[in-house]
Amino acid sequence: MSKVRVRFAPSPTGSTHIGTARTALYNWLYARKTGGSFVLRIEDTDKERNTEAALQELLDGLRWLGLDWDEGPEVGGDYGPYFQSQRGDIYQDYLKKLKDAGRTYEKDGAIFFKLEGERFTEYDDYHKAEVEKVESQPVVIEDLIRGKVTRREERDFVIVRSNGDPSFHFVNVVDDIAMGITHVLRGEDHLPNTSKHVELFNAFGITPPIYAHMPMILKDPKLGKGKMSKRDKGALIEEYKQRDFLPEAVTNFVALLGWSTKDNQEVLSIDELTERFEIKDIQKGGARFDEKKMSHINFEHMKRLPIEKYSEAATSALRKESLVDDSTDQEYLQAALRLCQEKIDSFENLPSFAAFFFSDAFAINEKAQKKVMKGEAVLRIQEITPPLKSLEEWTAEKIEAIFLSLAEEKELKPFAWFPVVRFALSGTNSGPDFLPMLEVLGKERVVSRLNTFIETHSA
RNA sequence: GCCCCGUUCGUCUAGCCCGGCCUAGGACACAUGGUUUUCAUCCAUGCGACAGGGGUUCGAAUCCCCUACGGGGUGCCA
Repeated sequence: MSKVRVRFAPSPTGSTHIGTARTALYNWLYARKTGGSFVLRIEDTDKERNTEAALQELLDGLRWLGLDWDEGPEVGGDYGPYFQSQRGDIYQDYLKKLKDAGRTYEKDGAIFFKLEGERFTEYDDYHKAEVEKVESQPVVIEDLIRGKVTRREERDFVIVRSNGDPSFHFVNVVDDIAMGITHVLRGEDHLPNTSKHVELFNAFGITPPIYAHMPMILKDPKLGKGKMSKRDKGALIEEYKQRDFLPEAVTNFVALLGWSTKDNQEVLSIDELTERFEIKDIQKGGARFDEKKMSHINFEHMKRLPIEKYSEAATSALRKESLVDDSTDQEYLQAALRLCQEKIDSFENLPSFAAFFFSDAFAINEKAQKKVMKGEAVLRIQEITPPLKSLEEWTAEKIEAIFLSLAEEKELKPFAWFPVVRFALSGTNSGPDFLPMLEVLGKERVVSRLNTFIETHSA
């Protein structure tokens, strides 16, 4: 069997959408799994809608996701150029082949591909006019996901527009031939196009590649009907990047939209994905995007990160809010983050969750304040501050002992102090595990914040 | 209108190809309880689906047909 060559052929007309990313991912996974080549080809034949910025965003997005290409822009390859806008000569050559074979004709300044078969005219309800149709032979597509699909093309179609630009169907097929593409893995929206493409392959006398049409990603039903569009919340991969989602979580989640392993495992690294990926295991029905599940997968990946990696990603989120900088003590930073890692489910929420570790000017949660400040709150802090202040060995265990003995002395539960102290130290009633949090904050910070609390609340 | 594709818990899905092991499994979400030392974590339990109708068969989520619903296409967009 010849070497697998797959391609991802986006047209850079705007932001990169999650469905586009999935197409890229599946192609990439298949190439990596089979030891084949992943080709990136830019379909920029629509000059008005293509921008340099969109192209850059696309390339950045792929790299961020970890999808490197073996051939394509910025890396080159033996089948270039990889921009359709630069492949004019190739298209001319192939056009000539069709002309010579008598499979083209000109009409209204455009060049049409001529189907084979009896011709007749018929009223078409969609076009609301009499149109010419062809009694052509049906085309059978052996789709890896859907099995046999039979479809008949019944109208000639444009391959070169009247402005001289070759059309999508034509360049797509020509490039797949010229680039030696063996497998075409694309969205179901291309399924009806495939009969056109197969007609073209046949006209060139070339065996078509193996097709696999994957299901569409549909909108969250709450957001409406139909396939997910760029304007839908959560649709853009750029958004995940900005929100400090982990790229491996995004690829993991996106891979699960329409595909699954057979072993009930969901949280998978990109290597594990590669190992398990099978085209035949792709689902036929459309998948709906669910941001809650996306967040969950992200959290699972966050928890699995080694602390050095976690702290790298966390630091980037913390820096945005100016909570840490180069002068932040690394040991302290990591100790604090270790406590956050098991609790907080997204990097975008990390700054507000962890701010009190890095600044005395943390926000006061009013709801927590109301809840905590009932009763003898200030007295509780006054009671606990002196013994903490004189504690020599500042460890979670010793701190606990202080609370326990004070509780015994006052005949109260330790719970009488915990929430108030937490509030005095962090401005809220939830956060990392309590005792470890005190240990990490350190005696100096703890005592000073407790004192501040007493001062401001005992008027 | 016509053509193509699809339809298992609210959502992602396993099972379907090779009918019985399915009183349909897992995950997210949700609900309740626990973690009597906090908590957005963690643990436990619960809720919850084979679109409908006909066949075939001893037996169907699994095979066949019809209907309904959903999606895509029907462009000198890609």
